[in-house]
Amino acid sequence: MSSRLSPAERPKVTIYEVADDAGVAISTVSRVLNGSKEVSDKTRKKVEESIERLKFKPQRTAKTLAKQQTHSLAVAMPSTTSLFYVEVLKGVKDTLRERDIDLLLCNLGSTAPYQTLGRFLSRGAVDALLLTSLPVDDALAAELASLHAPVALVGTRHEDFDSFYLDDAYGARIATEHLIEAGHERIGMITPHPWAYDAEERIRGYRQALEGAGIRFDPQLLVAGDTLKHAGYSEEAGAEAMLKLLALREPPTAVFVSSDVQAFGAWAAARDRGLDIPRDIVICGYDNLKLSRYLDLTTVSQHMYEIGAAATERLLDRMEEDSDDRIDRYFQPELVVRSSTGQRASDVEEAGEEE
Amino acid sequence: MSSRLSPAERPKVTIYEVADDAGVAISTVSRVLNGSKEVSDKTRKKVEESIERLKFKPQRTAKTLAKQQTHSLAVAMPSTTSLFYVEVLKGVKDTLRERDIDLLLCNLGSTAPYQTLGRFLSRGAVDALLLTSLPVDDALAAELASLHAPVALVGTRHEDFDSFYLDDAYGARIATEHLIEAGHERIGMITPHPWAYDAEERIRGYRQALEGAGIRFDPQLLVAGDTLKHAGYSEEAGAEAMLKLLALREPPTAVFVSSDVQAFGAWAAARDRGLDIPRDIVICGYDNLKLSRYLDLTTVSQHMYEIGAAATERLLDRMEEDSDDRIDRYFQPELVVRSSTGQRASDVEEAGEEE
DNA sequence: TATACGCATGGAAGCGCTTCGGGACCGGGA
DNA sequence: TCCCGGTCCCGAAGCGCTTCCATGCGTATA
Repeated sequence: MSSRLSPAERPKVTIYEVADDAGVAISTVSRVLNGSKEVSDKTRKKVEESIERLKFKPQRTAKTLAKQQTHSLAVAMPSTTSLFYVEVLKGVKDTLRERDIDLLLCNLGSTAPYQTLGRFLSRGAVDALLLTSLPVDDALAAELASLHAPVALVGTRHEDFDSFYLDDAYGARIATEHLIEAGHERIGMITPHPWAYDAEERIRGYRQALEGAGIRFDPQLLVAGDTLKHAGYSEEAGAEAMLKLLALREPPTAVFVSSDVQAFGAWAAARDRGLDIPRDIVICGYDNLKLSRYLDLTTVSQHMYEIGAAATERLLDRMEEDSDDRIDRYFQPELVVRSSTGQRASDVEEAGEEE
Repeated sequence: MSSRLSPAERPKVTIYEVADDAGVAISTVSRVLNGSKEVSDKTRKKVEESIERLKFKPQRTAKTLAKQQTHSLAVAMPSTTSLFYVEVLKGVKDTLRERDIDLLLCNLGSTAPYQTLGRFLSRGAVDALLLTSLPVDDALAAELASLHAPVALVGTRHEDFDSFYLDDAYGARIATEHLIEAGHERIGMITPHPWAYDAEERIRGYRQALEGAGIRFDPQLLVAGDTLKHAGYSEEAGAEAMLKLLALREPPTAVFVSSDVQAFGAWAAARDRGLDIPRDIVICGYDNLKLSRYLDLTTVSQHMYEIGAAATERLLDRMEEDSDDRIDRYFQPELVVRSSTGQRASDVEEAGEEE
C-alpha cells in the first residue's frame, strides 16, 4: 500500500476512467453498475475488472441528480433522542436495515416545527418522509403533497396520507381501570401540558374509566408539571406534577402518568419524599419503554416500535411502486402490569427487541 | 388556494423558470441565491420577487453535484438508539442546530461495522464523518483518508484524525475507590464481553484501585453476561452477570458495573432476588445516563454529550476551513455519587441538558 | 442473397445547479 | 475626446451519473 499512490494524490476516478480502462462507453459502465441485462457477459466481466482495479465507487450525488431520487428517507419527530421516539426510530432503522437508503433525521423541536421541517419540503429533497406527532393542517398538507413523495404520519391522522396512530383514550382508560380494579378510588392523573395535542384524549379515557366505576372526577387530581421541555413529557415535569399531588390535603393513592418518562420523574419525587412504591403510592405509566421493565413500572404499551416499523415498511413499498389508496391504521394500546401497581413482577420473560 | 393549480399539477419550478420570470440569466439567479454581492439591488429585488412568486426552492441535490459537497454530516456508531450513544447524538444535534446540514445516521452494528460504513467511505459521499467506538486500523485509516473530508473519532484514537476519547482506566479506578472508601472489600465487577475494545482499560482501573487498597484481586468476582447484543452493554447482560455474582459461595457486597445500562439490569436482577439496594448490596454504574439520576444510581460521568458536541464543533470548523493539525483530546471521567452506594441522594440539582 | 429483426453498444442530451471568462456599459482622469 | 478600470450581467461549460436513440452486427427468415 505504501508503494502506491496515497489516497490523497490518487486521481479522482469517475465512470469515465472506468470506461476508458475497459475500452467501452460510459453508458455501458452505467448499465453494468445497474445490473442491466442488456450487456454481454464478456463486456460485463471486462467492466467489472476495471471497476475493481480502479476501486471505483459511483458517486451517489450524481446518480441522485440524474435519477431525481435521493435514496433517502427523512424522519421528523419532536425529538429524535427522547426515549419515546427512540423506540419509533428503532422500528424505522430495523426495517431499513440492509436497504441502500440513507436515514435523515429532523428534529422538529417543540417551538418551530415547520422551520426545520422546511428543508425537506420541496420536490426532490427526500424520497419519503415519516412525520410523527405533528398534526397536519391544510397548509402543511399542501406542502407535504408538493413533495411528490410518499409521506407517512405517525401518531396523527390525515386522509391524504398514510396514517398510523393510537387510541389514546382507550389506553388511558385501561390503565385507569386497572388502578380501580386494584381497589383505588382516589386516582390522580399526571398529564403533559394541556396543549399537547394528545393530552386531551388520554384525559378523556381517564375520565371514562372513573365514570364507569362511579367515581367522581376531581379536578384537583389532574395535574401537569411546569417544565415546558418536550411539551411536558419529561422527567422534570413528572416530578413537579407528583409534588403537586403529594401536596394536596388528600393526596391520591394511585397515579396514572401520561408517559413513562414523566413516571420516572414522579417515581423519584415520591421516593425522595420517603414514599415506597407501591406500598405508599401506586404508579402507572404509559409507553412501555424498555427501561420501564427494569424499574418494574406498570405501564401501557403503545407498540411504538411496531408502528415505526409498519410506517417504514409502507413507505418502502410506495417508494417501489406508489399507490393511490391511503392506509389508515390504528394500534390498540395494551396494559403491561408490573409491581409498581402492587403486583409482584413475574413478567421478566418479555422478548427484547434489537436496539 | 383551491382556485390555483394543485401542487401535483404545478409545473416544476427550477432556476430557469425563475430566470425567465425575472428576465435575467440563471447565473444571476444563482448569485442572488448565494448572496453574492455582484448583483445590483434592482436585479436582486426583481429576482427575489420571482422566487417568491413562483415559490421556488433550489434543489439541494443539484447544488450538491455542482459544488461537490453534500451539506451532510454522517455519524456512525455501534447503535444510534442505545441510551449511551443517544447522549453523544444529543451533543451532535445540539451543535448542528440551525446549521443547514443534514445529519446522516449509520448503525455500525456489532457484527460487520465496515459493511454499513462502506456507503460513506467514498469521496463526496458526506462532508464530514463522526466515528464512534470503532478502533481504526491502517486499512480503515486509508479508507477514511480517501474520503477527503474531515473525520473525528470519538472513544478511540488515531494520529491521522481528530480524536476525542476517554480515560477509561481512571474512571474505573475512581468508581472502585469510592466503593472501597465506603468500606467494601469484596467488590465485584461486571464487564461487557471481554473482547469489547474498551473493557480492558476499565478492568485495569478496577484492579489498580484494589491493589492500591491492598485488596487481593479475585477472578471469580470479575464476570460478564452471556447475551451478545451490543457487545454486552445491555440490561440483559447486566442481569445475567449479577446473577452469576449472587450465585457465588461468597457474593460481593458491592459491584462496579461497566455501564449504567448493565447496571439497570443488574439492579433489577438483585431486586428480583429480594435484595435491597443499597442495604443488601451496593451498585455503581458507569456513564451517568440521564435516567440514572432517577434511579439514584451512583455512576461515573463520561461527559458524552460534551464529547459529541466538541467533536461536531471541530468538524464544522474544518468544514469551513480545513486545517492540517489534529486534535487529540481526552475527557476525564467524574464520579457522581448517589444513593445506590449508600449515600442518600441530595444531588437532584444537576442541570438537565436539552434532549 | 436480400430483408428483417434483435441484441449489444456508442453517442449525446439531459438532471438543476455553480462558476469562470468575457462583454457591455458607465464614469472619471488625462 | 480617448482610454482605462469597475460594475453587473450573460453565456456556456462543467459536476458524474442515467437513459433515450441511433447504429452496427450477427442471425433467422423469405
